[in-house]
Amino acid sequence: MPKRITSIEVAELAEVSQSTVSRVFSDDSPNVATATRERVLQAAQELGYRPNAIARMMSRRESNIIGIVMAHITSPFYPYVLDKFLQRFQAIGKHVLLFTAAEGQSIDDILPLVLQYQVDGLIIASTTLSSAMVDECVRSGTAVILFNRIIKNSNISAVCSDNVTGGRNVADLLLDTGHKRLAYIAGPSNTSTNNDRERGFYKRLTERGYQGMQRMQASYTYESGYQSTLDLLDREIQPDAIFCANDTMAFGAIDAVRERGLIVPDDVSIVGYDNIPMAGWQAYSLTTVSQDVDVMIEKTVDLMQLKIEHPENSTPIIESIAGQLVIRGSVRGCG
Amino acid sequence: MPKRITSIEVAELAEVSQSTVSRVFSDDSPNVATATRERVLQAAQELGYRPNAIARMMSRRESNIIGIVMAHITSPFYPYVLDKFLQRFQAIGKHVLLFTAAEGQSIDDILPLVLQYQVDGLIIASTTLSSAMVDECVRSGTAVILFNRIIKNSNISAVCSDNVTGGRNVADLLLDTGHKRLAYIAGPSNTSTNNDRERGFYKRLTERGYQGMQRMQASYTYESGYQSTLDLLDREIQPDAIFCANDTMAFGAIDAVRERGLIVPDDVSIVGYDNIPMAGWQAYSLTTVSQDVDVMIEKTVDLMQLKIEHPENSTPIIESIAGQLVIRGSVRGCG
DNA sequence: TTGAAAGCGCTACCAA
DNA sequence: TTGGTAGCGCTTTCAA
Repeated sequence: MPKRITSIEVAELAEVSQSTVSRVFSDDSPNVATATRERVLQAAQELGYRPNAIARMMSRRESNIIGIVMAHITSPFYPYVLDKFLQRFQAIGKHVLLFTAAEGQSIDDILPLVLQYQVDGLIIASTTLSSAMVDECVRSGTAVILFNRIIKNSNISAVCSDNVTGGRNVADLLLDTGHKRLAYIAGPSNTSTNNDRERGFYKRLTERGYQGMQRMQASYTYESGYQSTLDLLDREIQPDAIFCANDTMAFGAIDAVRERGLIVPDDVSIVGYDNIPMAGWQAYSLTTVSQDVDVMIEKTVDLMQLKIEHPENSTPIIESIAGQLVIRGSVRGCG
Repeated sequence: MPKRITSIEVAELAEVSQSTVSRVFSDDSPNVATATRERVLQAAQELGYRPNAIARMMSRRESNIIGIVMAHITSPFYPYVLDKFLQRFQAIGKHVLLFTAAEGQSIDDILPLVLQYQVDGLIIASTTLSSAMVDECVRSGTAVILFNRIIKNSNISAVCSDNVTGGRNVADLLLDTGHKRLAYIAGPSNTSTNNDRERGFYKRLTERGYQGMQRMQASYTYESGYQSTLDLLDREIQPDAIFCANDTMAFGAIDAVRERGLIVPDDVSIVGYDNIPMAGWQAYSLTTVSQDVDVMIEKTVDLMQLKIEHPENSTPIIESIAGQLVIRGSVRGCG
């Protein structure tokens, strides 16, 4: 077991005090003579010394660690989000402790663990948490930001895309291009993303006097989109346009339409949501709504830094980032 | 700034010593009377106390943290891997500090950071590291395991899929089904995954007397697969079967074939590698080689635990997990 | 510019 | 079964 080198050993070798070694490895160490510093670095190099980050956290009482709790890592949207977060945080010298909420596991169970690590901040993506837990976090003084979820009437900050407006825009697009028999394939009804998209879509349809939207309950997966679409196509009133609550379901929808020998978009138009990279692929060429993920992430990181630096400022901030329609080939009559 | 509660405060409220509080919150604490324990838990609850994981690491001199360094998080294969790792490690009470190697950033730059956290173990996925860094890790006593990469002649353990055999099997499949004009679309030539797949494929072709394999250099992305295929189709000798080094490129290949008005598999057969979930989607129905990821992850976690518990045992172990051909609809003449 | 010394919050050993 | 106490490796005053 190769004993780990400590600053004391470096100090001995360099013939300085341990404090001096510490200073040399502190981010800003103006108070060290160049010659001394050289000697210390030299000794450290020789011994293969690395400062112990744990001990540093201990005395500074700040961890430089951001906890991220993410529920659907494998869904196509989140790896990108995660990657971006990692890059941004690494760039500002923060590190990321990542937790996943496994299927059927409540986030409330894992949050206490995260909190034990004294994380400076906590990002919760794609899940909500109970209000009891919110209180816990607030009490522990941890900066918490929800990503792509909102908890209404709580004092917790959040960054999400403006899903209501996104849904409204899809309604306008489909009506403007002359579609008559609209359907909506919903994601899980306990996700605010789905609910907002649906509400915006439905509300706008109603405002414009459209009646009779069909609806299928699905679950954000390819298979559920596929199956729901088959069901819709078998109905008495066969839709001529289907808005899917996310892209993955929309791919399933497109494949289902083709399976029935129909053409997208001539027979049925399909719209997705998220604009994941695959949406641009030849085989699908999916018209969808892009969430401006880069901006969302930027805002989240900014908010986080703000919260960490000014924990006293507790008024929640909700950033709502508008999405953009991305017109490709899966809706007839546009462009 | 809500001051964080420490065990001392709990001790005071419960009128016991701080040691006792510590015992109550230690994983195994047989030496506490039930009544006392109750009183402590009661007090802790009241104050909202959580043990400080950082301080615990400090005194136990073990972090319970596993570092994972991952390069291509957004490529379709890795989110699944990551998710699995998280679940497995969370299940055994370990936590995961995640690092990404951003484009153009050497892993050698970030490894020192990881090491500072005194991680118990380190998993390096989809990148290699310089031998200097390997030495560093070994010296620091950190258990390191490479996932899906190998460093030859180093004493570093690794788990990877048996890409050579996978490539051989594809060669057999394509020859057995009567294909005559074979092509290979390669991933980056500095990845052992690509090199092994290619070597196995090429070697087996040669063994069976086939000559004249065409080859394109690509980069594991959809676009590169797409473009390479277009190029191949424009050549004098148009391939009737293309083996792509990963699934994502294979999707690009299929789309490119269709773009040219040709049929998969009647005109051109396509084979991928990885068997990511999309490969099963209707639109592609890709014949590919599945890496048995679940087994690979299981092995990695096991190896990690072994290394952590027996750091003295330094002989490297290389686990090579055989992949399976998954026959779907993108190769003609089978099934 | 440097060194001595007091913690940070916990664990673990020893004594009671 | 409990309490006292000595660290873990660092940062950070305070003095020199």
